[in-house]
Amino acid sequence: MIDDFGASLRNLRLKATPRRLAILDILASEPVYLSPEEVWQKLKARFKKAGLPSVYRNLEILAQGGVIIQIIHPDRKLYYYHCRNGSHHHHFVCIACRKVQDLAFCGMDEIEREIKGVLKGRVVSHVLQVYGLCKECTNDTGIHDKESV
Amino acid sequence: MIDDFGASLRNLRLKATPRRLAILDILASEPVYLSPEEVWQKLKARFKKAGLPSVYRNLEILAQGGVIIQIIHPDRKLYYYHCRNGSHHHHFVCIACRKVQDLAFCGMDEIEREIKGVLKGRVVSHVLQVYGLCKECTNDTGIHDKESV
DNA sequence: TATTAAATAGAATCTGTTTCTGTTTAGAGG
DNA sequence: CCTCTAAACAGAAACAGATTCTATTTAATA
Repeated sequence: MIDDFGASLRNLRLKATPRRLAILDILASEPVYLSPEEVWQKLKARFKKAGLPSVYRNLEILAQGGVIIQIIHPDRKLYYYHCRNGSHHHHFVCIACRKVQDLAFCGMDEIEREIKGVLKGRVVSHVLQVYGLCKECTNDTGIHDKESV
Repeated sequence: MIDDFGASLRNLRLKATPRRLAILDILASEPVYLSPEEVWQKLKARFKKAGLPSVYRNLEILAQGGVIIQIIHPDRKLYYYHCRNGSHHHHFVCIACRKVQDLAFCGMDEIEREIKGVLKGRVVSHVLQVYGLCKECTNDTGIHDKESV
């Protein structure tokens, strides 16, 4: 299945500018999360002129539209990931290679039941993210430059 | 049960300085999360001289020692909360009044099983946090100055 | 008490992110 | 195809939360 970025942008009433399409392509080309700065570096390899503020703006707009998603990272910086799976789910983030994988389990039903029943509160949103080593990095000898998480 | 901040600091081989004790007291006095800036404001009410860098340093040290915990917030700023419950658990954060409440359910067993079994990966850490309205704020007419989360 | 490593204040700095201004451009409508 | 306009853009500047640096003070040990 080949992603038609133009179509998804049209659905969101967003102009399909070359830079915007490139940003989407950059994020979709690998299942890893990237920082705005990193996206910018890759974008500048394709366009002589490319502004970092445009990258930030596009990432925000695209995330708002649901085409990409923000990764919650303990370092509190922005990271984005191109997610094909539209339904609600969470991610398993490899702290070695940055690969992001979808999780099937969520567990919010139980938590929502607890909050409603015990705390008498109302759930608005939640974040759940799991960090660890993916299959490849687990089998690795560990000569990676692992990030601390 | 009265917290003996001095004792917990001694356990961590940390000096029980007046400012450090005050920071702990400020955080423990209410079950809400505070930003470093807010802690600083409250600290300055007790000490004529108090540096913001000291607040940051203390919050980091205390969080490292487990005396307080960092709250994961969508705005990606630092927030801290004095948590009495030492065992592993997660939090229900009220987006209206900032109150933090402990959750019993975690759900990581299922997720760990999925990651081990399906993805063949290894879990290192995880974040789970739930945002919503606490009992009091749910019953409210909504005249609060709610934060957007 | 004397000592010393830890903690501190305050200034300066850093870095990721955002705002601002004027210019360019994608895409709708003629 | 052209024309037009709001959206998108580049680049500079600004911003804010967080951190580093240096000299000074202080808690806690001996």
